[in-house]
Amino acid sequence: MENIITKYKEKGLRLTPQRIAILKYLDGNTGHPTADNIYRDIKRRYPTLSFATVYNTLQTLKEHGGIMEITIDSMRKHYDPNTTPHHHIICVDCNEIWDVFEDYSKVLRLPPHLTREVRIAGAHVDFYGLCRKCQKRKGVKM
Amino acid sequence: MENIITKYKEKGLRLTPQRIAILKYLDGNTGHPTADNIYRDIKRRYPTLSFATVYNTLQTLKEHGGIMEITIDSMRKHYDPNTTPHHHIICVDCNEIWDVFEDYSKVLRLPPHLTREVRIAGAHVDFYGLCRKCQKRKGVKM
DNA sequence: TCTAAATTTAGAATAATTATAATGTATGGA
DNA sequence: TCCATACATTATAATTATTCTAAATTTAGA
Repeated sequence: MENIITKYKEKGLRLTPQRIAILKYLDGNTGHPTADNIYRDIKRRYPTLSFATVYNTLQTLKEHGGIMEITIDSMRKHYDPNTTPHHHIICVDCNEIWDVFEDYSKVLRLPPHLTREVRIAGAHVDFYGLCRKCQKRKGVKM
Repeated sequence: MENIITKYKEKGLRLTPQRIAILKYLDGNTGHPTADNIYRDIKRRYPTLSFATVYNTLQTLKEHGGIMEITIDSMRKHYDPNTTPHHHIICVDCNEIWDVFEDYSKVLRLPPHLTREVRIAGAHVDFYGLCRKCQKRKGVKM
């Protein structure tokens, strides 16, 4: 968090109250919020906050390595302030997302013809399944 | 392809010219088309085709295991008629998608606390990087 | 051929996100 | 401390992908 603010200043980005509020909201947030989640929460304290600011800030944060954009949910983007490489699990029913801090980098090998085609920068694994709550709610035998 | 049509009939689904055209478009298609790709192509022969029909058909196909929905591209959904489990590479610049037919199921292990939280149904690996064309276009040293 | 139920269609509606242009403000230097 | 200005924020409109609706059409089986 502190280092994100420091980074912000270093890059000549301005620290506005809205940005600070968004940074604080994201700091240590493991809930994988959407732009809408962030907007709604901060709007309470900054009633003039607009979506454009939320999206702008997320964009800048993304560009400066402050957050990860998660595409596991096809409905909307989620954001993760934890930028150490990790993976995710999504519940196909309620769309809740969990973090997976396992290092698969050694085992995710690609055949040569593909590494020739694309210079691979990284990989992330999307696990999907039904969470406990949804199993219960749907009456799945456990 | 043939078996999809057979499946369709078995499930009491009707074979309309539009559906057949969409099935044929998808059959063996390794280009990971979007709904828009499909719509534009088939519209030429069926000028009254509507997006609703494309989305409806994709939905039914998905439900009956005829296609996979790919979420690797945060901009739009892509569809893959190859439903054998496999993975993808996306070029972060041009968004072209390649198939990865490697079996990682044995190596993608999860810690126990997560398998208790979610009953895992599967996993999908998204590789990302810069493809050869885009490296060249952007003047990346190779 | 007839009919019921499924499907298609045009068009409107929704939701997420981005663009625009005017207004406001953080920040470094006088 | 004050100012200028470049950067940010805002309201609003626009865009894009997708879904919904209700009416018209078509399929497939009797």
